[in-house]
Amino acid sequence: MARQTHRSMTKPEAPRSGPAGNIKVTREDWLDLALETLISDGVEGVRILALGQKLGVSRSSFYWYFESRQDLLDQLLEYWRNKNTRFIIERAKRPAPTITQAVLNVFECWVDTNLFNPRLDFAIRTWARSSTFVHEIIDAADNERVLAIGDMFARYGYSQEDAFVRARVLYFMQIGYYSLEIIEPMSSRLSLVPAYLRSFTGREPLDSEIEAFARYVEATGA
Amino acid sequence: MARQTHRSMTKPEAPRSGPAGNIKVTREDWLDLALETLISDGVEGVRILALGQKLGVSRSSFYWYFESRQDLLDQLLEYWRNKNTRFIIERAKRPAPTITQAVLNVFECWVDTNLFNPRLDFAIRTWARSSTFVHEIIDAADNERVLAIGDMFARYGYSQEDAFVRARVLYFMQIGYYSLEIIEPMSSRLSLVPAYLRSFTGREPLDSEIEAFARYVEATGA
DNA sequence: AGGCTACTGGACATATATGTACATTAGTTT
DNA sequence: AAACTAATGTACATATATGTCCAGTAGCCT
Repeated sequence: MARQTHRSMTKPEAPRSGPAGNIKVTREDWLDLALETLISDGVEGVRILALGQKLGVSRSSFYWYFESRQDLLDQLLEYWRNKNTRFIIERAKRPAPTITQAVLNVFECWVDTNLFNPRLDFAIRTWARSSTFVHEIIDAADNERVLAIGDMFARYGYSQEDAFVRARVLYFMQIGYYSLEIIEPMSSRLSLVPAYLRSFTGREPLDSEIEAFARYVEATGA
Repeated sequence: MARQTHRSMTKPEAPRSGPAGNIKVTREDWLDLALETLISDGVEGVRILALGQKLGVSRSSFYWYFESRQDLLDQLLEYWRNKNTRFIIERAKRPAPTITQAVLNVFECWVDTNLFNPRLDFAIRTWARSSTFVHEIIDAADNERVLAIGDMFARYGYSQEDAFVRARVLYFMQIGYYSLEIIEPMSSRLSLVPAYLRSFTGREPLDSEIEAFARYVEATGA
């Protein structure tokens, strides 16, 4: 069925401007709410009826913009794919004078939800348990991330095996941290950073590195 | 409603013996299948109709043994509570001559599903996202586990802060590892053990310790 | 002004879920 | 053999889900 239309180029902020009339919600409204719901309730919570009620429109609107629920879910997966891995790789590749500084570069992803959205990641991960396709997708992303971090360690003189294991420990530990949904003020998290660095690298971080990281957190807003 | 009966003491292996007649499935059959389903599909998959169909009985049977779906879910949570934390604490408290050996004692939980069932843990963790009650329960368990492991590190001369952080790293890393559902033969996992120990403790493990651990894995199967 | 069209609402069909009411079955007991 | 009763099946009421069909509506365009 070729009923699915591609989003027309409406001006970003125009409330209801566009070629056609009688528009209440846009395709993006559906997508945004679906993403929110995926994050807060999991895939199982992404239900057309519930979304429609929240948007204040009937389900017909949905079936105008999307072919089916599966179509919507595909789009959500694609969104995650294009977003949640990129910055980790980028930060892991960034040159740094010390391994502790290099790890801190990756840490930026863990404290800045613009770079990495842990709740979205968890939602996809849970979803993956019921879909081998999704599982393969996220598996590939996990491998990319770990390999990038492993290369990073290897650049600072760790053996191949130690670099790989330390990458796993750093990355898996963070995934685990998020999966516990710990409620912890940023100040507490920050105070533990030197101990984390010691544990992850086996080296002592410089005070200046810690201070710079604290400034980064401050700047991006906790 | 006091319709809920407690399981009568039938002989463990007797196929269908007991006081009453016309029995097709027992309360335990419902519970076992519900647990399996919780583990493989998550709470959302624990549906009375589906369970009944799998057991080959109508839902009336369920409502004889349980008050409601919530009643069943409460029992599942209670099962987890009485099972999945105990051995971690016990292993973390076990005396050992070195910190590497002490960590290996905890590792036993990660390679022996009789001691710790990671898929059950993950299912409960996912469930916790939609229930503040469940979240509080698992939060308490996580704290218990981390504190026990932290005490373990502290016994080998790590500072309070380092001990706590290393406990977190060890425990969160493992939770993260399980949440990725990595498929890896035990031989590969075993070969990385020394590197994990170096990373977790900052010390070099003894060959004899590694060998003893390998023997443990061999003995328990997998 | 009137048509075009992009979108929406409401009715319908179907599937699956929980929970209740009550008759029925098959062993146990008397 | 008859009564008893724990466990089960069937039927009903209700809620929520997906997806289809088609009539209606509101703004743009000629």
